[in-house]
Amino acid sequence: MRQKSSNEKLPAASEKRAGPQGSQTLLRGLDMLDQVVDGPIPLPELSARMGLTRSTTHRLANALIDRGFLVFFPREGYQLGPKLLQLGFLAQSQVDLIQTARPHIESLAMRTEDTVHLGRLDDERALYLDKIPGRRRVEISSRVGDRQPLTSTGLGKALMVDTPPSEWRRLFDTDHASGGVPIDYAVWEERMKSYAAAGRAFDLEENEDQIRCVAAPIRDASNRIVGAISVSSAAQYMDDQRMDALSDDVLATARAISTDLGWQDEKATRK
Amino acid sequence: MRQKSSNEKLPAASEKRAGPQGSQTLLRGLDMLDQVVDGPIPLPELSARMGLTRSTTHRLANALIDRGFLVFFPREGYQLGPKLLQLGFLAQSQVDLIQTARPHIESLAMRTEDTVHLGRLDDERALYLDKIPGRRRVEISSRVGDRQPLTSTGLGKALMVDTPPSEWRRLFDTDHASGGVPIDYAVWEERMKSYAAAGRAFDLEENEDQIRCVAAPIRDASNRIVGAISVSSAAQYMDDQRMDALSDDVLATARAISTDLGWQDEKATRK
DNA sequence: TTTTACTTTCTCATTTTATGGGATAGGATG
DNA sequence: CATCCTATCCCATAAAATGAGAAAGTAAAA
Repeated sequence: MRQKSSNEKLPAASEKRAGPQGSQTLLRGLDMLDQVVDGPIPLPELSARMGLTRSTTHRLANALIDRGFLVFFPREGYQLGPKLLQLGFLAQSQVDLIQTARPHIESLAMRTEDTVHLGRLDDERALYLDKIPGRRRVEISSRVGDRQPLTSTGLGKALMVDTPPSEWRRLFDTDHASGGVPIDYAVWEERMKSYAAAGRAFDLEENEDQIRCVAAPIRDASNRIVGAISVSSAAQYMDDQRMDALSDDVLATARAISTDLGWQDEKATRK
Repeated sequence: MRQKSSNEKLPAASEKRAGPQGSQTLLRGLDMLDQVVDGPIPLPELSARMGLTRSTTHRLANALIDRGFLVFFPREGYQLGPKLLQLGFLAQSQVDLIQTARPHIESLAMRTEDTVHLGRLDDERALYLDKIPGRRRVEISSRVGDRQPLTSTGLGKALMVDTPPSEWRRLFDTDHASGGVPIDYAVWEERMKSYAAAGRAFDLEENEDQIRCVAAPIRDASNRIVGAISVSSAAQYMDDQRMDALSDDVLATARAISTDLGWQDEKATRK
């Protein structure tokens, strides 16, 4: 059916992923919402983008309007409706970072065989929310519920990658006020710059001797950092080369969790 | 079709608003989202609530899952999915207070024959965003773009009904620092208390001589005040009795705008 | 004003698509 | 190992969705 069905003259854009069958109408309606994400769009263009007739487009759009998923401004077009604001807000309260992240960090721990942590910012510290022990017999002293310094843990630095550099010095000084291993700020700053640029952070035995880790931030729909994950292991298993290799996996996992939280890649936003 | 189609034996709960026809599948799918707003719900209960067979419920739910509108946890049930977080966030950026409020305040102005204003908080002042002149020949000096004091305008006080009383004094003093009509704080505070309790505010010729108004706040999906509307008129048309009567209409209009912004009445939330 | 060029809405015969009964698979729990 | 409940799959039936085209609105042009 679709358009002409005969010779598929449409370029490409019209062919969406098919998905399960037996719910064409529902799927078409849901996909219609995606076509409306950037600004008001009039019916003729909407039906063109959907690859449907005006009739069908109009009928589906009306159903969406009836339930508040779309609104229509005459001579302007369709826009996202108030129901989405409602449901978006409710979904927020249902989504739990720990629960959402679980399957992802479990599989990450499985792949890497190392200990994986999940944490978030709490009062300028990194709060550990969840922990999957690795297969290797490595002692990682952190426990769920602990609050560790931001500037000397991988998790903490990952949570900081969006923090403006003007704040760095203050946070660094706060963390190092109570003694601890003395580190030169200039060195730390240089490393932090590269972490911020790469969107992920390392920890090189700064917080705990012989323990290194790779960490990456988790973001929500508004692109704000709401947590971070890290893979930790003994330095003997974590040479520079492996840390580089791990970066991709950790970043990808963090992105997958972010996506489950409503985040979307900017590059993917505009088709 | 539906159930038995024969004699409508079902009690009531299963019969939803029908809406436009020709999109049953889409409407059922959309309505399914409403059944999932409070916590995980397993398939049998979901199908019961929807008044559908397990087969149909399962198929629709799967389509919603495929597009990310739902997520499923085995042995737990269905929950709202990440797509709703995405779309909710995008909808937020599309929804414009002025445009959304327009039809409502136009109709309010029509009914009351008085001047209606729309405004929001801006730097501890009431910023006037829109204005529908009334039919009566009354001069209202305010103009769109003006920023008026919070504590001496109806609009401003409506924006304040959620502000903790501990802040009141400071705001009051700020507004009255630069001279103006001298008002006793004790009197003002007493009135403000009643406004906060009623969820709407009056202005009794405080800001402008001979001008009285009734105002109410507008809220978004998170129940935060994002704006306010007011009906203003000359004191001769605005005796105490009429202000009382207007309160209902102004409140209802403010609620209608709020609803268009994703707000939902707490009382209506739990069915 | 009337005309023109739209965009939006509605109608209805055709047929594709959704439906739900029931059978199957999967997992807990006792 | 038997039981019980949940989730998934299959398929003939029939109802619901489809789209061509006509009609009704609207805004700008003549």
